[in-house]
Amino acid sequence: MIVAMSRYDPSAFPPFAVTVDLVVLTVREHALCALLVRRGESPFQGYWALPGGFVRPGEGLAEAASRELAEETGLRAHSAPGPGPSAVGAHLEQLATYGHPQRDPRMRVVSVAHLVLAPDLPTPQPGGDASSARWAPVGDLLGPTPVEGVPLAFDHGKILADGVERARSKIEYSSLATAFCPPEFTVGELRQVYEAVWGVVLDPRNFHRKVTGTPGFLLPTGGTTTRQGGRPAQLFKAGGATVLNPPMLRPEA
Amino acid sequence: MIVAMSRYDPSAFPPFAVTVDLVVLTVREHALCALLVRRGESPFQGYWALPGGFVRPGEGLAEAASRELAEETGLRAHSAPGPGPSAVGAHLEQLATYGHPQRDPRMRVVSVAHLVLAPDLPTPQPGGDASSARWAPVGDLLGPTPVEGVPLAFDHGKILADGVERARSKIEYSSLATAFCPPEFTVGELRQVYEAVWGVVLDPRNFHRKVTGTPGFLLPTGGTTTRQGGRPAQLFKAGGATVLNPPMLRPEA
DNA sequence: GGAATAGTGTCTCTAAGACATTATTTG
DNA sequence: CAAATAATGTCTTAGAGACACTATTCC
Repeated sequence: MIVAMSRYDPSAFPPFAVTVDLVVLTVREHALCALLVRRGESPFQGYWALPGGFVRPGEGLAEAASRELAEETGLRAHSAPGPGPSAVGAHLEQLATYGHPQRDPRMRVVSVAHLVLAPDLPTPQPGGDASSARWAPVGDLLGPTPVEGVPLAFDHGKILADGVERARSKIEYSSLATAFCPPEFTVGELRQVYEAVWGVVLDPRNFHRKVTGTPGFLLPTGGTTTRQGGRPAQLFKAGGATVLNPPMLRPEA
Repeated sequence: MIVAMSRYDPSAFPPFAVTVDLVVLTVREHALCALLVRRGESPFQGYWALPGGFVRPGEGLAEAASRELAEETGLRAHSAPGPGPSAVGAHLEQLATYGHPQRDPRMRVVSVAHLVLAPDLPTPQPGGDASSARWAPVGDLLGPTPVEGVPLAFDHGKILADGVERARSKIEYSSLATAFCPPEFTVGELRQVYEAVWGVVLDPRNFHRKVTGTPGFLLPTGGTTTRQGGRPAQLFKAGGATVLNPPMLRPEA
């Protein structure tokens, strides 16, 4: 009867497992790349998948995502309302939750996906339970033949696509593109981030005017670098602004 | 040992319950309002809460949200990639997932919150397991003394705040404001929606130019109405466009 | 007629797009 | 020297904000 099946009756709830999956994005060699791990077990044994794992009993969702990220990459992430970018910091935010009844062939698993934006890392050092890990350009992964013709495990292709779309739209109206950059960076390096994430070419002069003219977006550190070649460029760090108004405009088509 | 505690070992997952909670918003009497139900059971007995309930074993997340919405309001919602606005339709989308370990005092409950935008309904007809229901202006709910000085149950105050913020930002760059309107509406009625959701006053002439000048936003039906008084106004229905480019600009401060 | 709302038009100014030009490095 | 990138500047134009004005109803 209905009354006995009360909303939070501990004996009445059906068996669910809750996991976190991570869409970890970075920009390397002018391309937006996602972190993948190879599955060592069934189902989808040998397939590439997003990193992730169980949420532990006493653990929050963002906490579980941070822990998995640290286990698989060594990155220390901070959620949106946290301190400013630090040395090895990355941005972490909740993406969406995926709970189709048959998304895992073995049992009912609800996965809370998270999005991580990280600066370029030396090389994937797979720790934890992944037998191997790699960075893969998302341009390949979102096409018809993800990795050597094999799709990602579970519904991870869809999760990845959602994460990439979130990143592409968020750098329009927020300062999150700086999360892809090292602690100090040049305007040209920031422009290359936008070009890689959006897959477009931007006018360097209009871009420079826009980002340096938006209050709080960039803070000059005083230093300069010639690591991009040519005339020395000013170094900046991320400013306090988190929202860009007016936004960066993504070119059509 | 690690290998035995494999990622999807059915015997290893900790006990989680998964629920959906609904932030149902509408505009009535020039104010943005949220649907609340009064809890008939412990914990938070007698408190106002968001409608919601358990996800059933064979049911998807959006499916569970739709079912709960129908049970509590009689509304038939369609998710984002669905058919166009219908007679008693409402917009439904996933909002975010809340899983703090102590958010429910009795057990570990992960709630996948959904956002519903609905046209003004005659009156709340509480069906299902809610002992009573009401529309409450969100201006009151987001302040320091939500309902007669009593906060909402669980973390529903935070969920509501996130839902309202999502609605406020989404009507900037999408055509979703039409989800608050009846099937046919005037430009003035649409403007009142924006004014209620944002809590601002907009210039009727600039607003008219903007919405009628955005291709695909509004489709004239040919009819007119004088239900707002004054000169007869053209009636429109929602057009095919879902994204507004350039967006509606929310006034500062 | 007066009051209300609908709809059109005009002016100004911000800011984006499309360029040119100069500055400063490395090879 | 040439080549590369950085940084600043100019012109044009789309579009938002701030208004005035006319149109059509109800009372």
